[in-house]
Amino acid sequence: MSETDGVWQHCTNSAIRRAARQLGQLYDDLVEPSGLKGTQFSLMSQIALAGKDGTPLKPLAEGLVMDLSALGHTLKPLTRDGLVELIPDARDGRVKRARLTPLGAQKQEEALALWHDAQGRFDAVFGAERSAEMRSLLGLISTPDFAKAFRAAKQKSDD
Amino acid sequence: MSETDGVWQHCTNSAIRRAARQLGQLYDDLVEPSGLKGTQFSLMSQIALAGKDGTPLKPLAEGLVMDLSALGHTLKPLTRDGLVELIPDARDGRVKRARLTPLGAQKQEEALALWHDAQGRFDAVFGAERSAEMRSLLGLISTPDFAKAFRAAKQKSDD
DNA sequence: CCGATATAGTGGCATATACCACTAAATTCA
DNA sequence: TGAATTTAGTGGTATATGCCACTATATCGG
Repeated sequence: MSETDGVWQHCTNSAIRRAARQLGQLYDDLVEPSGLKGTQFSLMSQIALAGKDGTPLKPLAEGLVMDLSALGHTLKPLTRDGLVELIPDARDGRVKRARLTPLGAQKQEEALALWHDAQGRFDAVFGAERSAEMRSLLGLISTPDFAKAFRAAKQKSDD
Repeated sequence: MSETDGVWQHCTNSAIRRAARQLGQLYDDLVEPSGLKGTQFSLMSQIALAGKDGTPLKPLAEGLVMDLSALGHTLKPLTRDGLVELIPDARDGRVKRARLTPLGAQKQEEALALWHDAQGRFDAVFGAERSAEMRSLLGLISTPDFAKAFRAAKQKSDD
């Protein structure tokens, strides 16, 4: 077996994690001057979409395909640094809404320019067409329907 | 903006992380009866490829596109549980070689059957063709050449 | 051979992310 | 209405993963 063989050639799960590490590295390096990690920038950008009313954590976590408690933990450094704030919901006492602080909004915009560079490079190297196709496929994998189908599936037994 | 909008539709980095979380969940659920996480199984499988001489950590980390220290940390629970052992290299006093213990090899084989189910389901739901294509693209993203090209690239400036 | 440099790993610290147990608040239903 | 159940978040613990500083060993230049 050649030195370049690896389990990632057969396992989609390890392949995707490996690529995520690489891409995380590449994006982080470019976004770093803003002081944000790529993950933090993504999270803040998603929160920014909710505007000044913010968004409850539960649907935010669902959209991100992330465990609710994991989201809570990830939010910690951001609230600590005053970039995100959690405000109580007026209707439902259980709910907290995440929104960017003015400082957070400013940071996010700053990082946005850096991110744009990264995404531009990715498209340039990978091909904008394939890039969009890739995101589409990754989006498909991330749907609840895909998870449902996966869990319901039986392994192939025909051959 | 619709509730289903997200940054992952525009950002390949967040899209890949999101999909990795989903897939990690799905694979983990199936591999869990072996007592291994998907990441641990992947790592052990890669180590298994090296046979009884084991493999030095540095090239292992490089193959996995992982930081050397991160690999060291990830190995901790596995060595603690007696699944992997680090043996000194005969030629180079700095080098340690990772290899599976007999127990580790047994666990890995046990998990292999479970993993096979998971991979089979993925192929069934996603399509074996697209699955292979996806792994190929993910593999491309994970190459040193891709990283080099990315870092060397300039953002598009045409518009 | 010796000192300068490069290489492999380790350990500390920080973030990312999951599971579980627990609290509080809302909803259901008898 | 009041008890049972469901739902949203929190905090603890564990693994995953990166950066930095440090140690030990190897290699290189003179």
